[in-house]
Amino acid sequence: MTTPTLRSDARRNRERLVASARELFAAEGVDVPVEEITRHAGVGMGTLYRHFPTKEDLVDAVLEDAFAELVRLAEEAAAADDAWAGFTGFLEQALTRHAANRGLKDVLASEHGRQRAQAMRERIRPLLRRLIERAQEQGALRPDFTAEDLPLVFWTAGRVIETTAAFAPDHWRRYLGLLLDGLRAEAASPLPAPPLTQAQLARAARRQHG
Amino acid sequence: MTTPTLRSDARRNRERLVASARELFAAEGVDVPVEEITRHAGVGMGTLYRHFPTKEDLVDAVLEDAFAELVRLAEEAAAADDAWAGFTGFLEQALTRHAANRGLKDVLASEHGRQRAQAMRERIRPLLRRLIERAQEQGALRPDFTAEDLPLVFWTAGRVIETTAAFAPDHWRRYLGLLLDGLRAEAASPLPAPPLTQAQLARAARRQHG
DNA sequence: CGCGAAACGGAGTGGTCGCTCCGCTTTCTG
DNA sequence: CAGAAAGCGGAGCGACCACTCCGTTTCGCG
Repeated sequence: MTTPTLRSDARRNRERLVASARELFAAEGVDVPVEEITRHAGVGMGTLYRHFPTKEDLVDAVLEDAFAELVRLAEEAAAADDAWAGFTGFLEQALTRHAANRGLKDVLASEHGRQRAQAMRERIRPLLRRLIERAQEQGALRPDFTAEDLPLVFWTAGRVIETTAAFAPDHWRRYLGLLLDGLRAEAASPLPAPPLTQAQLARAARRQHG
Repeated sequence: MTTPTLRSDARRNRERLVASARELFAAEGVDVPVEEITRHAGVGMGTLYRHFPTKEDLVDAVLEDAFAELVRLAEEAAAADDAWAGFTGFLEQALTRHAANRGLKDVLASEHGRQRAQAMRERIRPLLRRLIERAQEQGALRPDFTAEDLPLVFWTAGRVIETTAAFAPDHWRRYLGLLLDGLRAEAASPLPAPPLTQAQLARAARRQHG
């Protein structure tokens, strides 16, 4: 983390790039062409690529705050006395962010991220694992649900958001409602297949998109 | 439906194209480059485009049988005495086809299809609508579920299939199990958002992918 | 068999994208 | 205030895609 004292114009341009990218990624997703980002920032392509070796590095940098907020949400959820409320509240809050930020959804749904995205996942994982266990001990969450099933919720809700957010911005809440009714302990009937292993999850990560 | 008596080589090449496309679409999805299809069929690009004005027309022609099979499945489901069994059985059977045929999943999830895909949808729709009503009258399916919620099931299950089919070909069944447990009448708690209108569904159709 | 029409094939077009290269400009130091 | 170093910009590259165009080949009728 050396900060090699950027020249003033360099620092200004870097900030403009991050600001433009943040805006465009949130509104249109991470697939906006880099050329559009540089045009919006009023700089050239060369400037972008001197600051960020690849587009993915830019994505990772831009979404740093959003990742931090998700970590904070997970910490709050983990602290809830009512573990079911913490669990459902986390899903609602996290998905609200997904719906408001297409770029965040793209990165989380596809696990495309770089270091920062991975770091966030690793901070969140144990918090949610504990939360799931507690919700099961409290008799609220079905006992056959595992932490490895959680990505399923985000992948599928992400699809609903992609499909409906443009004209029914809250529709994913209906989907989440249906799904959560299936996650309650009282609703559980035997499942026909085991959860994914962690190795399989890692493969799934690589499989999304590119 | 005029059949203008194709020359023998033309007919043979057309069949080869359809056979190659069927194989490649099923295995790799509709995004296989057309050049790969023509190479596999042993013909030139020109030959493909004389028979099918666009790639989408080829897709539509290739999947005709798969569409017909889905219609048949819906008819069988609609005839079931136990409407819940018919409903869940249809979902299982239809998703089994999705999992076995990436191209079918691509077209159905994204409503990309041409005439034949649309025709299939219009034949299936009233059958499933009746089935849903009957399952609700029999007290099995939650009463706030509507026919307009069904695409949600296919969109989301499609995502699970995309993500996991390569290494856990049955994992979508676990997802479907969780979701179905939320669709039973006993599991229902109030939903926070109304179903999509048909106009919104039409917009969602256009929104997927391209 | 011969000839016109039908069909063929594949290089080429135009579009998109992430990314690079290098001649030019700006900043900052002594 | 001058010169070196740091930074800049954007045309161009290469990869990929669906699709077209036209000189060549094949078919099948008379």
